[in-house]
Amino acid sequence: MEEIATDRNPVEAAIEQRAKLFRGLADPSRLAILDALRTGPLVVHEIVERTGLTQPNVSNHLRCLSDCGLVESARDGRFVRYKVSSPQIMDLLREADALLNVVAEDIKACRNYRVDGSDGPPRRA
Amino acid sequence: MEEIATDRNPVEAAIEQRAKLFRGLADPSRLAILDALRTGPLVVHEIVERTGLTQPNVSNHLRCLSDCGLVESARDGRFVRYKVSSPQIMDLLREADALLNVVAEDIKACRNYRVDGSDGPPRRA
DNA sequence: CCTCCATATCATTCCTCGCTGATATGTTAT
DNA sequence: ATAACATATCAGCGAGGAATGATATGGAGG
Repeated sequence: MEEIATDRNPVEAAIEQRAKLFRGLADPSRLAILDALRTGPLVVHEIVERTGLTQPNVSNHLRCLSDCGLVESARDGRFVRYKVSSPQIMDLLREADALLNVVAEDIKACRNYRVDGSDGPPRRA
Repeated sequence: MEEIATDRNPVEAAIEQRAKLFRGLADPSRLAILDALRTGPLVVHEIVERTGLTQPNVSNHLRCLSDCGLVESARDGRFVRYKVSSPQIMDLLREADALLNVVAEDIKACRNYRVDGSDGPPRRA
């Protein structure tokens, strides 16, 4: 049947939700933090050590991830321990890796967005 | 013992790949296009109609998606027909929706990024 | 109480990226 | 060849957001 998006509003809402989620994940620092948390909970300075990011930077991204419900925090003495809030997150990351097994070459060659220190001139979008 | 990421380079590379992939998906227009292609291949002007985006805009995003290997194009007369290149992409989107079932509330409330016409003042990151 | 350590917040700066409008390429038909 | 349609490209504008450096909060200990 013709689904010509007569009632696009709920669809648009769902799309914006997805976009927001993906944007939350579309940052090397945040992905590095999630990767560090893969093996278990960590306190902030441990995350700083493992990722090599600055402390305020980690703190900002942790707040970002926390606001999005992707990580949870708990005070432990003067430390704050963070952990991944839901196993679905790691499922999503695994699915992303599965897709990358297919499109990794193109993604690497894609010059539309720059991530960190990608070399080469960006494409004028 | 301390796993202070002595050989972080390959890990970093993988993280940047993921970031690039997620950034490719972190845009409402591109997600709308992928959503339009969910039911099957479409030519460009059909995508324009269904998404309500302008033609150059759709064309730009299609190039973007194509560069990343997420869609494939084939000439059909004077039209160009686009389709999702791999079923893993839809798998990833489904996994994202599964995660959204858990964190949708937080994502919606998250003011760190704005998507399209999100109301309210953005948080100063 | 004052200091040290761990973490969070703030303001500024810079750069990336998406949208728009005009135009170019390309294909088919008359 | 020319017209009409479909798609792609380009330059420029504008805003969002990430990193930085300094600073604020907050708990533990001497």
